[in-house]
Amino acid sequence: MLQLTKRTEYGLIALVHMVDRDGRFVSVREICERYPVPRRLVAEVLKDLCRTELVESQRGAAGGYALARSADSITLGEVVAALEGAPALTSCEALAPARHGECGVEPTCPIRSPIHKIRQRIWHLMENTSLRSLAHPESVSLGAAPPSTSFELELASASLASPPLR
Amino acid sequence: MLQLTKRTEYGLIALVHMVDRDGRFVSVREICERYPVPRRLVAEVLKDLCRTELVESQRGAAGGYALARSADSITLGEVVAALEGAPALTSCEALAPARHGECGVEPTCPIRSPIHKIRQRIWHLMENTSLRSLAHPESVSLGAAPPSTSFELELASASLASPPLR
DNA sequence: CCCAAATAGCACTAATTCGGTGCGGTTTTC
DNA sequence: GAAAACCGCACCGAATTAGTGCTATTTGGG
Repeated sequence: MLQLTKRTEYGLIALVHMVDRDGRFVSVREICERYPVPRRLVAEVLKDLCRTELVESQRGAAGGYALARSADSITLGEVVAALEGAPALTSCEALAPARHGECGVEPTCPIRSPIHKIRQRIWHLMENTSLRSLAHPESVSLGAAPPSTSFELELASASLASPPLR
Repeated sequence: MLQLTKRTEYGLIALVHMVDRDGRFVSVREICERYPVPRRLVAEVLKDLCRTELVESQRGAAGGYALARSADSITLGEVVAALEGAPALTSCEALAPARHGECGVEPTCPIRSPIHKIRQRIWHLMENTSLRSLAHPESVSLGAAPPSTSFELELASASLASPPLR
């Protein structure tokens, strides 16, 4: 349904919370005392993030989780991929690698290639969104251009790619 | 799961097929003879697209469906909105208008605003993708800049918005 | 004039996914 | 050695999605 799952939502809440705890280990209990989120589910999500090595864990009484890398280098794309798999915008895309490279609608499937482009653009967007920018949007350095130009650039490129005339 | 539904996939197949049938009415049978898609489901989807006035229908023996507007003015965003509702990237967003404007995780919810931005960017992308560009990507006029610069512009803007340092 | 072909509408079932939990085990600190 | 925390896996109920049944209505052609 083109919507992020609760798992991803809880994962992002936890991760963003960790951004401000640089290095220190944060327990699931601490997160759940701060936000009204189901404890067990958040724990399950953090375990997944640990398996994909986005966070590190420390067991024992004073244990918890901490970011495995800097908040600048962790991307939204990585989090989503870890918690709900790489986004395949259609089943077409999802089945392609699993099968023989065909999707059943091939060879006459007229939307495979275009949808693929959309998928890649969304993916690019998420890969270029850092965890830090989610936690503190205003604190992110913006490289060569001032913030105000960013949005216009984005719109410009989108229009260039496929301008609706309406 | 950040994935378009089958309904949307079938809808796009049908719509793209209609792009090449400018004005003429296309029956569900014709679409299903061309692509291996479930007839009844495609019919159901086209009925929805007719209700949202993206296509026009003609009943009777020589009836079928045709685009209600030009392929340039119909956007991917409209199709998705018609077939699976406006995309809310988190339940947070989805519940906000339904409830009291709060999402339960408020007021300490740390991801509401950032996720909102992501949602809007994806939405922008889809609103700026025309049906014609899906059907014939190469035939779309690209405005002021040559095609080759489009992709770089897109990447540049994404990086500007939130550059991961990895 | 009547039949075939097509859309219109609505309800319904089966399968998949998602949100959430149970339970026992291991590690660490105090 | 007890409490607190993570580890792993399986399981259930609810919601969403994919797909179908059935009947009515409209239109064109023999």
